[in-house]
Amino acid sequence: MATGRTHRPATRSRGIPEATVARLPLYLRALTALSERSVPTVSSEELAAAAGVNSAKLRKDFSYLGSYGTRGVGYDVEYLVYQISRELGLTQDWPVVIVGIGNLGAALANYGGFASRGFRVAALIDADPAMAGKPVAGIPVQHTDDLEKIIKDNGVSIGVIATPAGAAQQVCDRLVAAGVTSILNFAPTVLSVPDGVDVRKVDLSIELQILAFHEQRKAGEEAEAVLEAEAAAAAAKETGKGPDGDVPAVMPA
Amino acid sequence: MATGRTHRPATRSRGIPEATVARLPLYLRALTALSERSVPTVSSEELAAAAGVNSAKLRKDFSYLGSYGTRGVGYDVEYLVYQISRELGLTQDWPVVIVGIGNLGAALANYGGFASRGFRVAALIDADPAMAGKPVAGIPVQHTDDLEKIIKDNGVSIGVIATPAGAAQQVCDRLVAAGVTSILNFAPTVLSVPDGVDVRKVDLSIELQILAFHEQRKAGEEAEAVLEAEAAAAAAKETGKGPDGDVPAVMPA
DNA sequence: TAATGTGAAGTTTTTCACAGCG
DNA sequence: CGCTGTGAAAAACTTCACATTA
Repeated sequence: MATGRTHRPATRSRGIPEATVARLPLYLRALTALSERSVPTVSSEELAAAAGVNSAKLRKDFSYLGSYGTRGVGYDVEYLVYQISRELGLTQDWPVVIVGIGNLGAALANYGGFASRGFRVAALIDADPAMAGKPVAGIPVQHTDDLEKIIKDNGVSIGVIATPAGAAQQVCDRLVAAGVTSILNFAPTVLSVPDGVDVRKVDLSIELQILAFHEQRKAGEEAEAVLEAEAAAAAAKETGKGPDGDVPAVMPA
Repeated sequence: MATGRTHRPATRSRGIPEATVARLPLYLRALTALSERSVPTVSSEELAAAAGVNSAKLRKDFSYLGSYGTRGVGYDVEYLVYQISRELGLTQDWPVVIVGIGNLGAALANYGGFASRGFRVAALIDADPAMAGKPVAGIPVQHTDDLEKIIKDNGVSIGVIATPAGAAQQVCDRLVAAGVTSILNFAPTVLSVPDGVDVRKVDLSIELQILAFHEQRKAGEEAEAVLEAEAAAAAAKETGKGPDGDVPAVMPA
């Protein structure tokens, strides 16, 4: 889902598959919950259930990080929390700026999940002069004019764009020019960035559209199921044989 | 990224790959923009660029929908908009409810991208009695007590959960019991749902963590690059041969 | 003995490359 | 000729199943 063509193409690095990286935060969340309940160890089966994946996948994922488990026992919760945090780079502090303090930007500024994971909202930036100085989530909003200075003064390398679509590319360009190399984009636009800059996007409307697709298909299947049931009933009448576990098998030509 | 174990396992339906479905909204957005600029046709190359994918992938994706292009010319914008909309089920009206009208819920209620895509915010629901009756985005907030009735009266099949993590599963259960079969979850929890219910999740903190992983790796690579450059320089001094296109090849043991 | 770690098999997704068609 | 549509190859990802080991 990340856009920017990224990282060295083939050279071996520690090569953790992207799909695995995307699941590490999930495992981390589940592990953190266990840690808070002072659970000392957990099996792949249990942890997988808590994270909503299957256990083979989880074990394979962990195998890319190293051998952190104990056969016959499971994984040490605290140790795993540390290892995954380190792998994700969460043992360091990441100052982020949020640009565009509308409804969504404000929601993000107030979102607790950031602070708890090593992310610190270093600044809020908006183009509306009327917003300047107003505190949101306890942080005063600053004006876009100072964007470059803010980035540099705070050593920000991660930027969050929550502006309207029309402003997103321009904001993105300025962020990148000022030194930001990772961008989380909430604006419904494709951002173009130079090589070496990562973009991830979150598009609320896209998620709903994907749900709608499946929803529609469910409706279609229901209708189909009725037809199949009717066909099966008819067949049963015909042959005197009731329906059983087998699929009705409507073979297409 | 969808969680719920979904749909018939193997039976052939119209079998559009999930990865393709996830990109259709992207294409649709790009096409809509072209349509607004009254562009009549577009090539796979152009459209792919606008959507941020490569053209082979786009053509393959479209091939699952049918043959909607014209060789030597490209795709008719309006026609494709219609076909994709239909495929995604956006030609019908989808009433959605948003549960949890905090910062994020309010942002979602105000988000313009919904209405423009066939999604209609049918109701806003919150557990705080003080919120009841207050209008958000012009829609009065209703109390959780009436959730079931609201779902049924409005024929809602898609629910958005924007509550705190602690309340999410309970809200989810009630939504499902009331007949909702697709859920977009913003709460940082794994929801468990019965078969036949789709869940997609959006986790802001997870996206940032993935960015942090790559950001960290960039920092590592920079250091590595410096070392490699130094090594190359040293080698050049040694042999009198300048560095060329080949990889420095630091073979591990 | 219970549960990890992992080759190997299976599946899905992406990319290639070009035949075919307007 | 230019661009689509698509088999076939390649790559990425998931699942299986079991040898291995604390």
